Amino acid sequence: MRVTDGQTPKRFGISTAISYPNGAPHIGHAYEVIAADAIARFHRLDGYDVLFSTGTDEHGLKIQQAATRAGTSPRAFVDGTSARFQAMADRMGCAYDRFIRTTEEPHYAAAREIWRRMEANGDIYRDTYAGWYSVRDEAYYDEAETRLLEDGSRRSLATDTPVVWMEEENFLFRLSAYQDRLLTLYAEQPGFVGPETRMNEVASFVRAGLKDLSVSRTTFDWGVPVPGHPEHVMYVWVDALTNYLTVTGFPDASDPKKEFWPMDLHVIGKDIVRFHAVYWPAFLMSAGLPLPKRVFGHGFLLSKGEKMSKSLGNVLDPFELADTYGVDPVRYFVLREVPFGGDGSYSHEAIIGRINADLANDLGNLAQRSLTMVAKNSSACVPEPGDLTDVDRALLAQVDALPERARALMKDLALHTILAEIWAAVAEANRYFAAQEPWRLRKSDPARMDAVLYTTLEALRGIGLVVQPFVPEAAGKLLDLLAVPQDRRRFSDAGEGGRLTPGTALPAPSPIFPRFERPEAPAA
RNA sequence: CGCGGGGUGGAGCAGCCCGGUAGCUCGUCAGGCUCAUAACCUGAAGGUCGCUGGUUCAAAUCCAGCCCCCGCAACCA
Repeated sequence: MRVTDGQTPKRFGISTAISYPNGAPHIGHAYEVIAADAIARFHRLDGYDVLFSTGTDEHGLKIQQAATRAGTSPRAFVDGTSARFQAMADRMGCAYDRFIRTTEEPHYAAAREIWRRMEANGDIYRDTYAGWYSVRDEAYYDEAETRLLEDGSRRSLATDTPVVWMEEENFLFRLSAYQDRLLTLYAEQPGFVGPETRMNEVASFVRAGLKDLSVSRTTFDWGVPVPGHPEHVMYVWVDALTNYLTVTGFPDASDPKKEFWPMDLHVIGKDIVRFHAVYWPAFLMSAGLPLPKRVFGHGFLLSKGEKMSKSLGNVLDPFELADTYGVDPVRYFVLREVPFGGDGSYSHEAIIGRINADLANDLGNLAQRSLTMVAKNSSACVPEPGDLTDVDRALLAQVDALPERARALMKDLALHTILAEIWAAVAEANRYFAAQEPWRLRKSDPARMDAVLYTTLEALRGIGLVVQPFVPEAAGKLLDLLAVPQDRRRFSDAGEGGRLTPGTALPAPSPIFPRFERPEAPAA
């Protein structure tokens, strides 16, 4: 968190990893961009100037091969597949500021520049690299990592792909020189990698010793050419990681977005933590650039406890999920059901349970029952609160405290806990409503009924404000129903400062979260 | 001996660091209410806290050993 001096706005830079568009986007890609979007929206509502980037990593042999199979050029191929990823982010309601493609010219410029800086620092040298190379994996293996077949050929033990002995003149990065500096980084900034378990893995990997890294390839040409050596293209991770600099305008010192470097957070999958927590800081140190504040590896979404894979046929299409359940319910489900940082399980039954119990029954119905009473009994206007009782004030106190509570939890990226806290307030509001029995007060004490309804509407306003990052569309609808003006929807409007004005006309209530009735699961 | 995480009522989790009546959400059962999206509120049932042994007045919690699951090491978000 940056301290403001009244002049400089608070800034927050956040990215997802960029996706490799050699196939169709699946629910995992959607999960990551949804989570990052919720974090980005949260900071915008909390008064930060936000840069939120996502995009596609479009180079490499696999794309080249996929393009060839499709009978087209790599460029034309990625133009098509990258658009699908962007459409997916849009479909998921994600308000990114920049969709970066590594095939853009500005990115080439950034990649060339970081290369030059690493080279100028003496960290890139030429050497002959020899080993068992798997074309399919784009990786070298030690002999111990391969096995000899009866026909004399070899395969990688890890991936069971054919390997051939290859001697290649390559550029290497002096990663070994950064071992101590990386360990110092981890020790001094324990929050650099999250969650903690990932930090342990990374630190233990680095402690075991780092070897220099081959950072160029001559075996294919679909990539960023190495400056001065066009027969080499840059290793995928030098190219891909640099996207985070590209989106901040690097190396253009006059770009206003440069203020967003270093970024505050890279949201990535747990499978690529090493590249972001070891290689990336090493590259940046070498290039003399500041490091991102935090790298967070989220878990995977499992399908009924099983890993999703094409061979199992249980891969979920995010477009279908959105069509079936709605965007906000899908967003709510993945953020609430899965502890952020851990793995989670998806199933049709589980998402329906969440939609109906939390969204429709608890929050949706609370809005419906209270707004309907207001429409029928308070001339469709925000009622007069009159004198609030201790019970009323207790409910409002819990709701008013939500932004602050959420802010504290957001520091640990505990998205699921934030939602649990919000829904604890929803449950409290339902208990309050049932205990106060405004439907009885209608006859016995109309003024008290108005106070109860006002308090309930205020609770809904507070909940609506803080739930915006997670279910933006439905939250917007709820705030519309409460006639909260567009410019009074930031977290700073929570509590006393932004109370509803009695007498304000309210629109006719309509359900925010309909129940999900159809029992059939969408086709996988 | 590679490193790390985990095994708690039907399901998913918290509690474990700082021992002392085992908690939450969902589900199940019963009751209440009737403003509301057959929703909401209240109550109940259900657990030898992976196994074995140790320390202690007392162990889910500390220690030792063992069993099982998962992650990283190996570019699927």
